Amino acid sequence: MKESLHGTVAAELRRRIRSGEIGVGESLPSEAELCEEFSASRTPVRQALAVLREEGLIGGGQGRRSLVLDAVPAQPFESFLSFTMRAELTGQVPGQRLQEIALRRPDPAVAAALELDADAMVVQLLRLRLLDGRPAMLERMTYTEAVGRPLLSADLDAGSIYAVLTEQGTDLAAARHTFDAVAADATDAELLEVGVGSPLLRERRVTTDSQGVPIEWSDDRYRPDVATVTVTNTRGTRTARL
Amino acid sequence: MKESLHGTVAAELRRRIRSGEIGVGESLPSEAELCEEFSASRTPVRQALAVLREEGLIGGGQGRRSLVLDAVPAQPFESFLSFTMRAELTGQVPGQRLQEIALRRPDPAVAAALELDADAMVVQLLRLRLLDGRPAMLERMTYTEAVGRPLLSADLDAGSIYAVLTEQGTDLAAARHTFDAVAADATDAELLEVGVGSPLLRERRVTTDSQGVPIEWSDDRYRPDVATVTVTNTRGTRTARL
DNA sequence: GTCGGTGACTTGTAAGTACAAGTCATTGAC
DNA sequence: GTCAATGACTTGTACTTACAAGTCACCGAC
Repeated sequence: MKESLHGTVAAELRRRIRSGEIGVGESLPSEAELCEEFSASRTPVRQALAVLREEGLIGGGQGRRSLVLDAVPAQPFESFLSFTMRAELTGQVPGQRLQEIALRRPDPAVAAALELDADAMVVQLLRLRLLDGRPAMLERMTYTEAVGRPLLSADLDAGSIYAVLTEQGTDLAAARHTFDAVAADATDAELLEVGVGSPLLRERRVTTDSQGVPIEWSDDRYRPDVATVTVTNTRGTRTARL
Repeated sequence: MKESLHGTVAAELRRRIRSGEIGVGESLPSEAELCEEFSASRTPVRQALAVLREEGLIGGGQGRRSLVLDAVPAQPFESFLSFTMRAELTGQVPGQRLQEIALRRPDPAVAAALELDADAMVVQLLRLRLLDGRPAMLERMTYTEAVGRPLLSADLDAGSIYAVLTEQGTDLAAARHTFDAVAADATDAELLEVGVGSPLLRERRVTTDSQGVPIEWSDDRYRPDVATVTVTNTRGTRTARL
């Protein structure tokens, strides 16, 4: 699956950083040492370092060895459409387990977020997301009935929900994310394997189509030691570090 | 200012895309053509393309020419609002109370984030932010000594830190925000008036100048029942590769 | 001891070469 | 006419060499 040399180098360094083998504040081996260790030339080594730098794991500059800045890989915000893509970017193995899918009447808060009548039906999913086999995030998604119906008959443990939706022509154009922190409730605690009351990062999201009509409402809860959310905003222009 | 070859190539291509000279959906010249045009080898040309790809301007894949996906880079700086602006938007009265300002040696993780030596001095502030008189957020900010010194003599309960910094010519060009959740420690609990261990939304931020040199490091903790962070992203259909 | 310079080490940039792998239009067989 | 194979073109990956530029520790002059 991951055959490229720079991919393996990046994955291995990511593993060392995540495992604490190389701690925050410490410096990486020099490029020359990495070349020797992986029997590679500087090109793939530098490609790997460029990827880690883009992920915010390492920093540094000319003449200095690269420093470890953070141990938890950041999730680039632009790829909010796909948890799977984010995982592959950071070299982790994504997994998912659908806990529940239901057609029901939503509670009033959700109905309001989707701009629906109180008696409208919605499709709701409860899905656990895994990284390297460990629970990382719990999704509670709600779709309007028209949009969500096809999901009831799809094989959701295998494919992505977004693939099903885009396949049938649903366009997801804009999203509004709200972040806060909550204490894990009983369901969260059991599925994410944390204690009841332990802090979770919550992302609530309303996704709309290009006309601004709400399509999806989601309540995602992240284990903060496994996944974080990162937003980068830039006013200037970046320079390449390859 | 911009001396590197790949920087020149990237800037020129960015200009053509932004000006519409190469429209969205059209394809860029091949790498070979760009090499000839700029009298460069493939290395800097590919570095330039990698930067544009990272900015979301272009996409494509092996065997195909790069396609223009978008005319403007993602995430304008303005989409992130300051605490004060957010407060005014929601009609609440913002307040602040400086708890502490100090010149000290940072702990290693912070030093690494600011790319400083372990024995460098920094200016650290601990500031409580209020909404309608109630504790809402606790900021722990760290500045490099050169940048932060003027803060020691400024009246920080009245004016904004940002104002002091821009006044003295510090340019803040880009920021990287990472969100997760933490349990309140003793200090958090006392100042934010919550129980120890209750969940808080944490935003860690590194702000850099236009050269990419880190200026500010911040650890902000929000009471989730009083303040949340919202991000809107309106990116079109970007189903392309990374 | 302090200061400043030297030199080894490290990363940044860029040239060139080679081959692998994917795309696409043309071509030729059926 | 349709379909599959071919081959030109293009990007992906990787190795090599070379030099520029920044960092840092050591060492000698003072």
